[in-house]
Parts: sequence; C-alpha cells; structure tokens
Amino acid sequence: MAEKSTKKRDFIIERSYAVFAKRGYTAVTMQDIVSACEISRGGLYLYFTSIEEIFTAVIAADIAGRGESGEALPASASTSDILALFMKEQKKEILRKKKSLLFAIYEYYFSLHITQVKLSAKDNFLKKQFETAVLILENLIRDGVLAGEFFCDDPRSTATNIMYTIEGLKITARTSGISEAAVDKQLIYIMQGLIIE
Amino acid sequence: MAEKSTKKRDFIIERSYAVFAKRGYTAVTMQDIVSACEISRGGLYLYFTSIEEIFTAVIAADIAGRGESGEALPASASTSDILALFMKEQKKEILRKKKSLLFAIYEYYFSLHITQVKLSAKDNFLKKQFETAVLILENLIRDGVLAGEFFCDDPRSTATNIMYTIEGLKITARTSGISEAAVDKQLIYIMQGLIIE
Amino acid sequence: MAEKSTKKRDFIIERSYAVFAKRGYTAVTMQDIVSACEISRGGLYLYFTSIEEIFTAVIAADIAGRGESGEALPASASTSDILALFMKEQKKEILRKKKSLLFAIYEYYFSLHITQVKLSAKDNFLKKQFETAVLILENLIRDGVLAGEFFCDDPRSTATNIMYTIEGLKITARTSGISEAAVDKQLIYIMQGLIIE
Amino acid sequence: MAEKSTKKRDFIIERSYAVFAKRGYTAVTMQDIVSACEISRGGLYLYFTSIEEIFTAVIAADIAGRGESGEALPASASTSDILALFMKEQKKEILRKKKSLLFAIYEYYFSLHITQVKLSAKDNFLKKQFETAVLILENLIRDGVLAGEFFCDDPRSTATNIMYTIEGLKITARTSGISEAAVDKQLIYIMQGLIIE
DNA sequence: AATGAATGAGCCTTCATTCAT
DNA sequence: TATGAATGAAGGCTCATTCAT
Repeated sequence: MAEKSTKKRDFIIERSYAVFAKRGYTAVTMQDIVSACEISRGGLYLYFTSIEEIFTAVIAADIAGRGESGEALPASASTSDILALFMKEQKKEILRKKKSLLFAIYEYYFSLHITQVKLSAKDNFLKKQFETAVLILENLIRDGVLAGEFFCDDPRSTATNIMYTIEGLKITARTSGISEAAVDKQLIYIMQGLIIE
Repeated sequence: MAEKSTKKRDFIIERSYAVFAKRGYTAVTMQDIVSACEISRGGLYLYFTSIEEIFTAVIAADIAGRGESGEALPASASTSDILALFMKEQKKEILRKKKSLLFAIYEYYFSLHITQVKLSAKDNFLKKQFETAVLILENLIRDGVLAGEFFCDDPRSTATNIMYTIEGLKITARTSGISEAAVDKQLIYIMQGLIIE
Repeated sequence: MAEKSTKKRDFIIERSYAVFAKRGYTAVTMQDIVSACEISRGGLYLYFTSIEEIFTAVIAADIAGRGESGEALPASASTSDILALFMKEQKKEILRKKKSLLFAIYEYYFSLHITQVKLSAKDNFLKKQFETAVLILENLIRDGVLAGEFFCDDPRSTATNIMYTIEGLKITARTSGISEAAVDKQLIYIMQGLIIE
Repeated sequence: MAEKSTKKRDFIIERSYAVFAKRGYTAVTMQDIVSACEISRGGLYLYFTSIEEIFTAVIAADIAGRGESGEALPASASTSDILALFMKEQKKEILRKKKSLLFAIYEYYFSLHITQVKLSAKDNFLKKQFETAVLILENLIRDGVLAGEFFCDDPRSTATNIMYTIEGLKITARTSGISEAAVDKQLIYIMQGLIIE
C-alpha cells in the first residue's frame, strides 16, 4: 500500500479519538467519524475500510503517544515521591472521562470476546497495558523496600492487587460515577498500605 | 397497558437475559430478542415497547432473583469461614461470563452517562449493588476484628478497597480475560491481608 | 346472516361516527374504532369486516337519522321564513366541524374515485344528498315566486348554484377555516339575491 | 443540508406531484414516492426527510409554476371577454382531475386542522389562493361595471360568492363527479348574473 | 486522491386480520 | 358471542459501503 498522505491519516486518527472517547466503540457510526474529520464518506475509505480499523489505529497511536507527558522528578526523588507521582497519574486517568478511550476499549474487547476472536497476547493491548503498569509498580515497590521506605512481603501480588483496584475505580467512574474525594481516599489507602511511617 | 400474560412476559425476560448476557446492551436489536423468544415482531410489542424497557425488566428480575442461592453455613462458622465463602461467591461472579449481565449493565450505564441522563441514587443499580457489598464486607470485617480473627485499622476503607479490586477483576475477566488461577491468587492475597495467622 | 345483536351493532356505529368525524376516513385505524367502541378487536369483526364496511354503515345510519331535528314552523310561515330557516340549517352544517362526517365522506368518495370504483347513482350518497337539497330549494324558490316574495328566472339553476356555494363554504370551513361572520355574509348575500324587498 | 443536486430534487418534486395528484395526501407512502421517482429508499432521504416535506415542496413548486400558461387577450378585449376567459380557466381547473393537487391539499389542511396546527395566514396557501382569486374577480367586476358591461351592487360579495361556488364545483368534481355540461351550466349562470344583455 | 450521491440491507414500529380459548 | 394475544406484512428511517465523476 502506498503511503498515501500520512498527514491526513493522522488527522483522521486524531479526530476519531475524540469520537470514540465520547461515544464508546459500539455506538460509533461512519457518519460520526466523517463529520468529525471534515472528510468525505468516500475519502475516509481511502485510508480505512472499517470502523474497527480506525479504532485499532486510534489505539495504536494512543500507545505510541504515551510517555510523552508525565512530570519530571529530581534525581534525588525518594521512591515515596515516585509512588505519589504514579498515583497522581492514575488519578488523572481514572477521572479523565471526556478524553479517555477506556470504555471504547472495553467495548471493543468485549465485542471480540463474544465473537470468539482469540487475541494473541501481543495484540491484547488491554492486557499488555495492565501488565506493564504492574511491572512498573512492582519495581517501584522493590526499590522502596530496598530503600527502607516501603514495607511489602510480596511486591508482585501487591502491585497486581493495586492495579486491579485502579481498574475497578476506572470502570466505576465511567458507569456509576465517582467523586474525586472517593478516588483520593482509595489511592491514599493504597499508599498507606505500603509506606512505613 | 394491562398485564397481559405475566407468564409470557417472564418468558421474554428470561430469554432476553441470555441475549444481553451474550451480546451486551448496545449491540442488541429487537430482532435478537424476537428470535430468542420465538415470538413475532409485533407480538413482542404487546409486552415491551423498547429494548431499554426490556433491559430494565431483565435487571429488575435479576435483582429480585438474588439471594436464592448461596451456601448455608453452620452456626459455628468463624468469620474467616464466612469471608472465605464471600470470596468464593465473588469468584463465581467474576468468572461467570456466559450468564452474566455485568457488561450489558456497564454499557447501559455508560450510554446513560453520555446522553446526560442523571440517575437518582435509587435507580442506580450498579452503585447500590456496590455499596451493599461494601457494607456486608465491612460488617464482616468488624466481626472478625472483634473475634480476634482479623486485623484491620479501617474496616470501611478496607471493604471499599476490596470491592474495587473485585470490580477490577470482573471487568478484566470480561475484556482481557483472566485465568481462574489469577483470580484465586488475588482473592487469597486479599484474605491474607486481613487474617491473623 | 343472523341478526346478531343489533343493539351492539348500533352502538359500534354510533361510536365510530365520532371517530370518523374527528379523523376523517383515510387516517382511521381499526384500533381507533376498537378503542372508541369498548369492544375487543375480534369482537368488532363479528359485526364488520373492514373499516369501509363500518364507514358505509355509519353513513347509512346518518342518512336514516336525518329529518328528525329541524325547527317546526307555523303553518302561516312565509316562504321567506322557510328560506331563512333552510339557510340557518345550512349554516349549522357548514360550521359543525366536531360532529360532521363531511370530510370523511369526501375522503371516502375520493378514495373510490382513485380506485376506479364506479358508483351507481343509487349508491352515491353525496350526489343524492346534493340533489335532494337542490330539489327542496328549487321548490321553495318556486313557491316564493308564486307567492310574490321571490324573484327568480330559473329556479333550478339558482338552487343548484346556491348549493354549490354552500358546498364551497363547507369545504373551506374544514380546510382553510372560516369565520361565522363570513358564513353569515354569504348566506345573506344569497338570500338578498332572491327576496324582493 | 447542502443543496445536493437541484436537478434531482426537481425531478423528485415533479414525479411526486403525480403521486399526490393521483392518491391524495394521507394515503401516500414513502414507497409510492420512491417507486415513482426511480430512486432508492435511502436516496430519497438525501433530499427530503418526510412526506410532508415533499408535499410542501410540491405545492411551492406548483405555486411558482403558475402564470406560465393562460391565453393572451387583445388589448381591445372587453371585460366580458376577460370574465369569459377567467371562467374558462376555472372550468379547466374544476375538471382537471388527473393532474390536480387540489384534493391532496384539502387532505393536508384537514390533517393540520385535526392535529391542532395553527397556520399563519402566510402559510395558508389555500386561503391565500382563494383570496387572490376573489380579488382578481372583484377588480374585474368593478371594471365591468365602470365600462357599463356588468351590473353589480356589491362587487366584493359577488366575487366571494362566485369563488365559493367554484370551490363547490371543484370538490364535487373530485368526490361525486360532475359532467362538463353541468360545469358549463353553472359558469354560464354565474356570468349571466353579471352581464347586462 | 477526493467527493458525495446513491444503494439496498436491515432496523424499529404499526396495522389489519386471525384464531385458540 | 366474545376476547385479546399473536401474526406477518408493510411502512418509516438509518447505515455501511460503493462508484461515477
């Protein structure tokens, strides 16, 4: 496939992001995409041939774009500080509704599940992302323990547990709704379970 | 609308349950329901006039049907035993995919969210269910602490934290997939955090 | 056909009258009739097998029920008085919208026209009614001329002309709307064309 | 909605004209229009989104298309000649069944009436058309009186009266049916009422 | 490359009519 | 007689996708 205009393709991805963030995956129509992209119906098909294709491209771009943000920390930062920063990022993600693909991703993976599509571990973005976060957190905990700042018997399980909790907070925020205070309370509770006062 | 045949109505609800469990909420069409119910297109409208109405009825029936199952425990059961039973029930729920409305409910509430529908606390079944579970767990923890079986500083936060974790396990099971072993590991981890050996 | 319950049949006709008066002919559904008649869907079919059949029965009953009302006049009444009374009745009919079958009848005959149904003169109620009115009016005019009250060269044409005008007033009332004053003006104009001052 | 192809839109209007002329307003379905227009179901929706919208456009086009025909008269024409021409046009309209929107318009306005829609005088095409005709006729009569050709006490009322009569002839033609001879007779009768021999 | 009119399948809904009770 | 649940055809409308330009 010739490269076509990568610029235009990126533009479509960028605009579609907002559509999926707003309406989820299942409910999105080609018309929604077309309207958001200021492109013709036929034009869209030159770049993508289905909503699913657009969606996976949006996810891929989202993954690629990670790690760009994030506060910088001084070299002298303690593991507690780093953990606090990690939690702050998670909080942002939990409460970020307008611009989050999360529910669309849930719907997408659910739709794959029910159509019996088996994902290779490599393609299961949701799982990969989860495991990456667990790993980061696990290492952070190990560092903290070594530094004498944290207490933890089983860093792997603790990290996994924390990430499931955060997952629970995310889905709750998008369905039942959740207050910022409730999120804070939970994140603080988690940190207190680790940090030695 | 008169009550028509309650038997048929219940039959529709029962069959629709399976449809929503399988396909979620957003993707379900009247045709799906009609096919599953062995009824005519027009016939369905004698009982329900929209998918939302059917879904609401399915949820209501589901709530009403709760509490029927559940293992009995001897009067002499320790709080640890009760906690283990609670966790066993949760595990069943986490892994129960074929017959679970959970994702459909998530989609339903998500769709309400994005259409700006504000739910009264009373109607937010998801929230109510969550809070009920938290309360049960909290009381259980308090009992355990009093009985000298559990150690816990803050039963309320701990209970809330555990339920968010379980929520995380549920959504993960329905989207990324999760192994029974992984669920066991998490539930055991949670219990170990409470029980004094 | 056994007579069934004539009482019930009449009841259906009576109630249906109101339905056709309100909604015309084309727009009426069996459901409308059933609701108005406090009868079951199936029950209705025991008496009538189509909307058209009901409608023709309603018309027939309407015709049969004519002549019942109408003010009595003293034997000494002048033809002018009788003409005034005739016009008064016409006015009532022109402005009677809520309880008038007129538009439904128009729609019915129009629908017959477009389906190529040729009516025998005998069955063309609209024509018959028109001609009857013309005849009455014609005789009235002749009487008036003989009595020296009216001036008229051609009673037949005059009567026909007046009835077309009244027809015009009726249809205008039901489509564009018309004020009572405008009707009065026209009827007075017509009478002045006849009466010798 | 952008203008799309005006050519196609006009084509739809033209074809729909025939549909409404043949079947009236109430009985027309989207399918009827679609079939008449040799267009797809979905295609029609690119131009119009409801039958009412199509009908309104058809009427508008009809109004816009008026005045194109009509015989020319020599400058020396007498008012009697002009009146005769006016009547000739009316006769054509009265008897023009195949290509006339009249009954559809009646149904449309009737349907508005029964659904309580209040029309601004501006939008009431039927009324406007009637009043315009009255005005033309009134002026014609005044001219005739001045020219010593007509006798008339009250040109306004006479004109109004004549137009109601013509309205009566129109509706009769479309429901009961009317012969050309009968129309001629009436029109001649009307003219004789005006012209001084 | 790009457009957007056009298609036709498929969804939701309503209606006249039937039929077991 | 009488009921009203049930049916399936038909109508209105939307959507993914194609194609001539």
